[in-house]
Amino acid sequence: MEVLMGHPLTDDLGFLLSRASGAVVRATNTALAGHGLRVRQYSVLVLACDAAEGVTQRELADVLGLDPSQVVLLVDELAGRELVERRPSEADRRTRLVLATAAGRALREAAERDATAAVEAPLGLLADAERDRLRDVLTRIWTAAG
Amino acid sequence: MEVLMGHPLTDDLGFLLSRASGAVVRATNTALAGHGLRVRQYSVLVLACDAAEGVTQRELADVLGLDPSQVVLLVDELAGRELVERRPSEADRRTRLVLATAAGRALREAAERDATAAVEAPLGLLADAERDRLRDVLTRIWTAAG
DNA sequence: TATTGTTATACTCTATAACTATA
DNA sequence: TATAGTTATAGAGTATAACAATA
Repeated sequence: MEVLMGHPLTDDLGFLLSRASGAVVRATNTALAGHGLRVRQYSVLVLACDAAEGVTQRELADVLGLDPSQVVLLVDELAGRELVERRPSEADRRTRLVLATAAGRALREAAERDATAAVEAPLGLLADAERDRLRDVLTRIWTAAG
Repeated sequence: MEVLMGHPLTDDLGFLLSRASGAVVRATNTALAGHGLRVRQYSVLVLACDAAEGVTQRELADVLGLDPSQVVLLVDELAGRELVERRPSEADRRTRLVLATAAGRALREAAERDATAAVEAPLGLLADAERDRLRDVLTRIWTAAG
């Protein structure tokens, strides 16, 4: 492996980003597996839980950076397990609000604890200030790409 | 979308990491498409080009964070287009060294220019010092996850 | 005309297991 | 026994296009 140290590729931010992201997602998925969730389903569940009035699927797609057609499937899956439900919006009959059920909220709490703990393996040695900076930089990358 | 601003999920480093990574990979893939490459094939090509003595597939798997079985397919693809070739190692007859051909080197140069330019959209507003810090942090995340 | 949600489809990526040939 | 490479397969993620209902 000696020949590959300090290589241009291993200095490439895109490469480093996807490799680090993959590692963290893998760790999170492992932690969520016991709850029958994966990161994408979990993300939808969390957003539904925290939106008192419900979230539209369009909003979910925008925040998560997914195509609306993918959101349909994720919500289908969660709804099938009765972790969320779709409720027609009164203001706009095209939209359907996604809301968490009591079971969904309970599962989210348990899953969140495990997910948070698991991510400490790859992220544990980052100081609070570094986390804040990383958060800021990643958000700016996302915004600039939008 | 108002209800989702400053939300716990959008502060989660794992979530931010995968969203930012996705954006950069998407931009890179778009830039590489004209060369008939995607990031993974491109990464293998770059590493093969820069290893004068060739790289083993095991080394590629370790650096890229991929399973060896995935590397086989990536190298097959590049070899099929005669961008790299497999040469048996004299030291260890189990290993096969991957080396870039002249065509592979030429394609890498052209592809690298486009990929670098494309990534400036999402990463352009990061100052040099920020890039260095980000590089460092992402490398540490990968190392800690290893 | 534009937007929300939906269905369908094809392709890429990821994860595993099992096998071979060499060490 | 362990390692490098290979084959095969299934599941998850991504990317598009087209459509109905509603705005």
